[in-house]
Amino acid sequence: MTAPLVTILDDEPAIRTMLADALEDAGFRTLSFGRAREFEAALQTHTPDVCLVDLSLPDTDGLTVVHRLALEQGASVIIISGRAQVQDRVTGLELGADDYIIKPFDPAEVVARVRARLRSNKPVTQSRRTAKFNGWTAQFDAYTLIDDAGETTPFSHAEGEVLRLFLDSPKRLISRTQMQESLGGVANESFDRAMDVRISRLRTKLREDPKNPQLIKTIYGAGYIFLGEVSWS
Amino acid sequence: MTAPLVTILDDEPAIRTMLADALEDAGFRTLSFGRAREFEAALQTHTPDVCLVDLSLPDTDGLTVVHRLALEQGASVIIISGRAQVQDRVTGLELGADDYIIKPFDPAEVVARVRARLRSNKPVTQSRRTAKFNGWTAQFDAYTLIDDAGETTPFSHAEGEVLRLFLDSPKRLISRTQMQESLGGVANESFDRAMDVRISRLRTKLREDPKNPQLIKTIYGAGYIFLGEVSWS
DNA sequence: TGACCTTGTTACAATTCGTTATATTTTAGA
DNA sequence: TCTAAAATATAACGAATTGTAACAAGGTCA
Repeated sequence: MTAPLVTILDDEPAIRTMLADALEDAGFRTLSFGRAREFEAALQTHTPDVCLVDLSLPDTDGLTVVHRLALEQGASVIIISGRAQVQDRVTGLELGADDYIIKPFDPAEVVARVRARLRSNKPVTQSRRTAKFNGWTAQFDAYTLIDDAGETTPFSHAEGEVLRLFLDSPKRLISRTQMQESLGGVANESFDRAMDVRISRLRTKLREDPKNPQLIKTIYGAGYIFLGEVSWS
Repeated sequence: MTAPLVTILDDEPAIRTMLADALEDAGFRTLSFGRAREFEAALQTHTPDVCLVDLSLPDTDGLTVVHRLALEQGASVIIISGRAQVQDRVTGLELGADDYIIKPFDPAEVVARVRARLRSNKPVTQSRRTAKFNGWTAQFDAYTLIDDAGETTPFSHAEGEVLRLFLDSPKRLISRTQMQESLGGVANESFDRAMDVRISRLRTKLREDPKNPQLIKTIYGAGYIFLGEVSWS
């Protein structure tokens, strides 16, 4: 059994070596990158168990990297950032990060938090581009739904956001506030209607019976729940 | 209902209510405890998805609680502590905690971190989602009652709250004040009527004979008692 | 430019569930 | 046992929540 692989994405060489040393002392394999571009290229050939990502990068916004990682790779992501505001942490976590460490940090704590991520035995680096559920296949790359007969229906970006939210937490109540935050909506009352409309459109594409939806159920006053046996691939 | 259950273990009432309010606003169910003893007793009947644990407790060392939780329950554990030393954090995490938040904290960040734990989808004991009793099956995921002939009846969120309360404590008197607290009702007089109505509607769905209810019995002046052989799965 | 697509907004329909009103049951006390 | 008051049950109503059709604003692409 090989040691778990931890990637480090940070533009400061000093931090990279500090982290790499600490992690390797703890028995992990590491790969370090200074630019998002290099890092994403490496993902083609490596499947890390945990990814450490600094938010301030020369070539890209770190949050974009985090979002894509969490969305498409399903890898454990730990943000390392100098931005200490609560709001920064909340948005980082909402975007899919599993943890958020503030600079300056102690390498020992980073190691402990990496171990915590590994313990939580999240299904390792499982791609999140295609999901199957109840006779349907959702291809997020192609923005396409395929039914069991092979017939395809395109879905839009907005619909895909909702669908992914549901597929990420099947059989769990998703409150409207949670949905609002995940969809980046402002706490505007009329956004409530927008959410309804997105869901209504998604339901139509999933051919739900409006009187008796089988997949997306409304819980009056509480939120929505997606009932479906989901498997990602 | 199927909202994830978050437990709060902290000796300061102010912190308990602050956390409970924020989490309930976010759509979670919560249970709060001031002492480890009460908390561990509750684990006999509840299976939380995430446990928030303060380390400074009157009756036990919080770390012991954390350790036992992580080992035996497999639930996600988030430590909340005033001890800010790196060494404290490292030992907390090494003992099995999934996250470590330092006081004072912002409730929004706690909510975000709770969500992060849920996303990582530890194969949480997905128990207490279906209960069988006297020929009925209650599926809390799907908000559906199924009779022995396989016929389904949907129940609402409000009805489900009452039903879960009964199924959690069968054959035990449940006082109206107790019910009121569990249902998050204000100590408003008219909420008494609302409770009656919820129960009345639930009785209808369970096809109770109004003159002679078999499952939900009214104890005049005291409360209700649910008679039924309940088994959860 | 113009046809087409996406998505939020508006307006109104449908549903839920607490509230009110009224009926029924239970208990205390004569 | 009988009666009145208190407690509970339920029918009916309405405010709040959610669903969706229709429209409008903006974007894209030939």
